[in-house]
Amino acid sequence: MTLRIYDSATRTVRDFAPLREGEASIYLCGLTVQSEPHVGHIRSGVNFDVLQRWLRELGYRVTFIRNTTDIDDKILAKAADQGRPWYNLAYDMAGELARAYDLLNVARPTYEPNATGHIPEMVELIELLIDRGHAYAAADGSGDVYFDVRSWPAYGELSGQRIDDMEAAADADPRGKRDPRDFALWKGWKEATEPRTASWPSPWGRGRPGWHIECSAMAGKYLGESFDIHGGGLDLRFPHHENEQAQSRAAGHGFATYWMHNAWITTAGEKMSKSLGNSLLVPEVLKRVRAIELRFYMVSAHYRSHVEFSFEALDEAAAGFRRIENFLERAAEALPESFSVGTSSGDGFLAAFSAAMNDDLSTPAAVAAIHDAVREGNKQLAEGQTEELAVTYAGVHEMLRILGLSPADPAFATGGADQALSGAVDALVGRLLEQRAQARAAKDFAAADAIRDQLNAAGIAIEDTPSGAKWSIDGGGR
RNA sequence: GGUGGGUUGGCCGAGAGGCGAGGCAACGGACUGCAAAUCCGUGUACACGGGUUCAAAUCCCGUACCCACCUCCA
Repeated sequence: MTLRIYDSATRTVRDFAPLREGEASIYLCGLTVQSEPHVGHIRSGVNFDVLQRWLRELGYRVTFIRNTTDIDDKILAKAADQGRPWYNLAYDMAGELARAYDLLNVARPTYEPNATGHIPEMVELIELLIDRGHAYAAADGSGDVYFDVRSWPAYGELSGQRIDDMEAAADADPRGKRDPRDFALWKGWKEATEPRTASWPSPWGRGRPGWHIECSAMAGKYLGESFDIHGGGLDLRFPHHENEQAQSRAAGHGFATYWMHNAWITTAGEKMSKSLGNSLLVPEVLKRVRAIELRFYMVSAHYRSHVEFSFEALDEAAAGFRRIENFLERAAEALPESFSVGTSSGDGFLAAFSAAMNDDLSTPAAVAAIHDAVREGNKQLAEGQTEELAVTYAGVHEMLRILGLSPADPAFATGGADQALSGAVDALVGRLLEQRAQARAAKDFAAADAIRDQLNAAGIAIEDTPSGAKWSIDGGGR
């Protein structure tokens, strides 16, 4: 069975056929590091992390490049407002982003290039475009260089638009443009308003790169003139990706074979956006649920579906995930110690899981396969079918691992402080449970239930199992 | 004006011509001293109006509402 992915350039589902046998190259547009990342930003990271993991699982050698845009108008404006250097703001926000990715178990890409680290590559590409007659230096002496949209007949092919149908941007400054749709490859330094540190030497004078050129230059550098998959958020389709493709192809490159775009997480029906003030920052959300639960929530929806964010839905997802975790814990206790994970070949659930993943990363169906396996495993657990349980347990483990949702993953490990705390609580709760056990043995159920109620009130759930009472922090109360 | 997407049961969320994905919640049953956890069972949902078809949530036409993009937002 081959992987099929939805290619948003052709708007069809296509078999994935890499340019180089056994290899897969991916370029993902990362973020402009101008402020703290919200859950929408992270969704993109998680979605493409799942893609990357699945490709590796299929045996591809994956080269995954995710860039960081660390210079642009907004960064300059915000840094100026905050009275600090733009590079300090970008650096700080890049750090916040990296932390958020780490918390959500988004694997590090092969490389994460910064725009400002690739000025020479961009200048080179711009010169090539000028040579080939697809770009020009503005005649107004601004030092700007523009891409000549009219010189590239295929312009608009990615987003399915025709130049003449496009709404002329009302607020666009025509500056030295030949056509209002021409976009900046290079922006001349505005000495009066912009810091010198945000400018670099070029054949057209000091300046800084336009937004789109960085991706063309960096994708070319790290993945070659042609590569397999280019990804990003839906809003990047136009203009960003359209322009990237126009530039790269006008320069004679093949560029991306497949385009993948993830949909939004919305709040109150609207796109999450910093300017709307409806952003949910990752640390805020993580006060409510654990990182692994947030990742599960994101993976439970298909990457091309809009997700209407709500804490209610998030809590539900977390409850669903706890059921899976609960199974893993109980199964691990029931299985012999000699048992080791990795004997799950032939498991029917894995086949369903794989089929789902191959179908344009249909993670909702993949998650359903996990739930099915958990139900089966719980049954095996109840009936003491240890051998079957071992296979199911390994299968569930495997599926979670592939989705980056393994509770055993170091990214989700609780810190030393948590463990110490948990040890302390265990000692205290253990004494109460002992008293309860004595009361139950003496058939003093009123006293036993009083202890349980007391613990429940403190947010600790009690479960009686054949091997004695167990306690856990009751997440439902959060 | 142009382009694309959406509207599914109490809630979340898949599916894309024919056996009711899955989860959460609820209710009933088993288990339990009672619970919890777990298992079993219970739902006849696809915005609206037409049409095609033996068969439509799925295809076609129309309507309504929502969302996104149209030059620097994942």
